[in-house]
Amino acid sequence: MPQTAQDTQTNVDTLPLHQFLTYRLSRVQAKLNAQATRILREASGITLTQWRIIALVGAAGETRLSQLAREAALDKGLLSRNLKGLIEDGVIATRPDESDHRAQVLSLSAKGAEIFERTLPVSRERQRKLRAGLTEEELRVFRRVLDKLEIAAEE
Amino acid sequence: MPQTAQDTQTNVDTLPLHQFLTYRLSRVQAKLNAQATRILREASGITLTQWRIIALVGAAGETRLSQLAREAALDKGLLSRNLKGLIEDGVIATRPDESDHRAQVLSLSAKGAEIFERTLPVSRERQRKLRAGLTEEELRVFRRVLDKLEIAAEE
DNA sequence: ACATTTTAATTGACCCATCAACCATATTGT
DNA sequence: ACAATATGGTTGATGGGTCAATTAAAATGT
Repeated sequence: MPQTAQDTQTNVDTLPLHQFLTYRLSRVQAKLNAQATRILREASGITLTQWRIIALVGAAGETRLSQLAREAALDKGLLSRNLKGLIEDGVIATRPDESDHRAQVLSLSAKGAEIFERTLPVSRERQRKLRAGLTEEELRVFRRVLDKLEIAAEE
Repeated sequence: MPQTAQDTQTNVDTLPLHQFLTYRLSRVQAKLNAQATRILREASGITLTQWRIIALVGAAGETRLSQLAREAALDKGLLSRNLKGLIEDGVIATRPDESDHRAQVLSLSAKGAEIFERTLPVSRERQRKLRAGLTEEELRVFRRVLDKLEIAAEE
């Protein structure tokens, strides 16, 4: 693929066009993830995935793996592995589900609740800062676009 | 953490609030990634990362690993490993950089160019579909919000 | 000129995430 | 009641992605 100035110009026109929505989104997301990971490690020594699970369990009170998977669109395997660690660490408590012997009922232990209470304000504060620069209108449009993209991504 | 109806309501108010920007973004992004991966596999049998690299090299004509890493904010290690495979498969050609003996000059081979030419329209068509549901205004705001979030993520 | 500091690239370690295969228990249809 | 099917959960394989350490070659300062 020899490149003349003209060829290069053509590609410069077309490629970022190709990348703009998708690639741009993935970069921003990577940075947001890195930031969240850093904040959570400093605040509570947990990973982002762990925090999501703790937050979901904390919000649900009592729940089950399969329910989390459905509600939050998280992979079963990912949940299973992470829950195993959280249960070993005494962050999440389990009891058998008497109506379904395949399942376990999940809830926060005292330790888990403590982490939840400590981390939630940190997490909220971060969200607040992320939004601080956005107008209501921008937030509305942003959400609408995300909805549309999500639908378009499913085809 | 026992849950009364009241507690649950409080959490429902606060938690999705916590998750909304970040978590919502990561779900949409996961779906877009899955879609891109599927389309690329069907069209050309390549992965998303491979396509990004091929597209970047195709656009640049001749480039180097470090340049790609800088321009596209991709990890050096990720690039190195992926390039190794692409070079072995004869998709990307290399020649020594005579002005810097640490570096290699990268370009698309004939095979790589063929993949590039075949895949670019598929990729563009996808982008077109993703945007089809968006107005100019929505796109503009969406980009602006991404910019703002990216800046906020760096603090 | 030579020691110091940057930079290009590779590699290893590690965690996240997805997918498919699998086992155990529940549910459903007949 | 029992066979077929669906669901809850675990595990293995694989690839994506980040980070730090390392090696080699340039660039820089004195």
